[in-house]
Amino acid sequence: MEFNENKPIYLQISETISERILSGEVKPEDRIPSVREYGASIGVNPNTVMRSYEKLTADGIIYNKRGIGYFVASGAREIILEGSRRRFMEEELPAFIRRMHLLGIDPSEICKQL
Amino acid sequence: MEFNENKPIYLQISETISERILSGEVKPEDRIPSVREYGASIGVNPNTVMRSYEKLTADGIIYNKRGIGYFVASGAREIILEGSRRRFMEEELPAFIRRMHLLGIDPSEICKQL
Amino acid sequence: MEFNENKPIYLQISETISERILSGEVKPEDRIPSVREYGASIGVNPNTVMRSYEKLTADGIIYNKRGIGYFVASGAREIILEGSRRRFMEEELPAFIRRMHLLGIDPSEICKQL
Amino acid sequence: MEFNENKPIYLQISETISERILSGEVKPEDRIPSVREYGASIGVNPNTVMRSYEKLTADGIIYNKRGIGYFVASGAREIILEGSRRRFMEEELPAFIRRMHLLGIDPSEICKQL
DNA sequence: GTGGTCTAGACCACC
DNA sequence: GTGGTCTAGACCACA
Repeated sequence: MEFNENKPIYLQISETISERILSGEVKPEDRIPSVREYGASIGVNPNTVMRSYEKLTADGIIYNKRGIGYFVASGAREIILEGSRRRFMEEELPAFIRRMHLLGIDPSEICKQL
Repeated sequence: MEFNENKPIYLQISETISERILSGEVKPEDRIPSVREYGASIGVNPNTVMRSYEKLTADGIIYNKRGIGYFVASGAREIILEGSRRRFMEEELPAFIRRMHLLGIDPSEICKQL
Repeated sequence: MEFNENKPIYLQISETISERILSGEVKPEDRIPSVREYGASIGVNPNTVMRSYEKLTADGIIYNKRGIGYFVASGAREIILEGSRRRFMEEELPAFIRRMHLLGIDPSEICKQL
Repeated sequence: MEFNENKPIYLQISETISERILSGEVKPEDRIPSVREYGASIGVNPNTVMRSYEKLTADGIIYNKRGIGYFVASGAREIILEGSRRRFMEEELPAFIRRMHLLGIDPSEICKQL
């Protein structure tokens, strides 16, 4: 797995998992790999994976069954969608627009690509 | 001057300077303040300002006249614009589009706002 | 470790590392010592070592694995060789020749010693 | 006049003057320009030129007539030649050879160009 | 006055 | 443990 330089690996991992849930690749109540297994598969320290799982747990997206593993929460999709949409509309979109104008890029050019 | 917590101060400083050059507030061949002066004015250690200037120098946006100070390079605007545009089209835009689709947001909704 | 007075320590450190890579003493994908460790071993402040590593990174000779350390890039040798050769042929050699002529030194004398 | 980045300007100036004396362009007992005049002609601060003259004076290459100006010493050529030759044979040549070998450059290639 | 280098020591995020 | 950033303060060469 390849990581963006400017973002903590653990965040990139949790985002990847969120996206898999959104896309339906992973479904509610599915078990996700153990930190050790997942870490090995993507070449990352288990501690780092653990941190991702902790974040997802704190957000209510996955939950832990002690001694068994981590599972996707039943409301995971909704939580992810809601949080992401809000952030997208309130933060990412305005930043995107501001930047586009600053660089003098033609909006209609962008629209074609959307 | 206020700084974003999640970004190194020295980067924020160099970005501020780049933006001032883009906006025309500072022009090619203008001298920019000495590291000490600028540091004092924004309440930051001169070493930190130095780092900003080093980055801008590495990018070809400013240059140094020994014993005199730093000056805006003649091609500064072009360098900044080109670099920013490239990053926008190759990185920010694709990420934006991908995210929009993932969240199931209607492109035409976005287009209206651009 | 001993340092030349007229040259920044951090440059001497990065040159030393480059030479070790060239000589094969350190190989591609080898880890190099942490800034703290290396600093302690040569009696230099970690920040100074850090600066050397930053320069080598900028040159593409080493790269960083976050939280783990710095590693020699796979193409390190080629980068170093190419850069050094270019500088030699384009700068050092012409300066040498010019100086030789200026001082009225017989080229054939020099050739014998090469 | 253009200056090398890595060398103090005042040294580059004194070397230029030495070379002009060596080449015969300037002869013993010739007057050289005033610091102000020379500084203006090459776009450098008079203080910097002054420093060059001080160095040349210390080396016995030029001398000062108070209120009149600086003049090339009668033995200037000899002084320059002797010092330069010694440094060339003892320092520059060995460094050049060492570097050539380190880079794996063929001596015969160099010989052709001398 | 200018930048450039270096040290010492701190704090933090990340792995 | 790793690097990365920042501060404070020093010293120096250069213009």
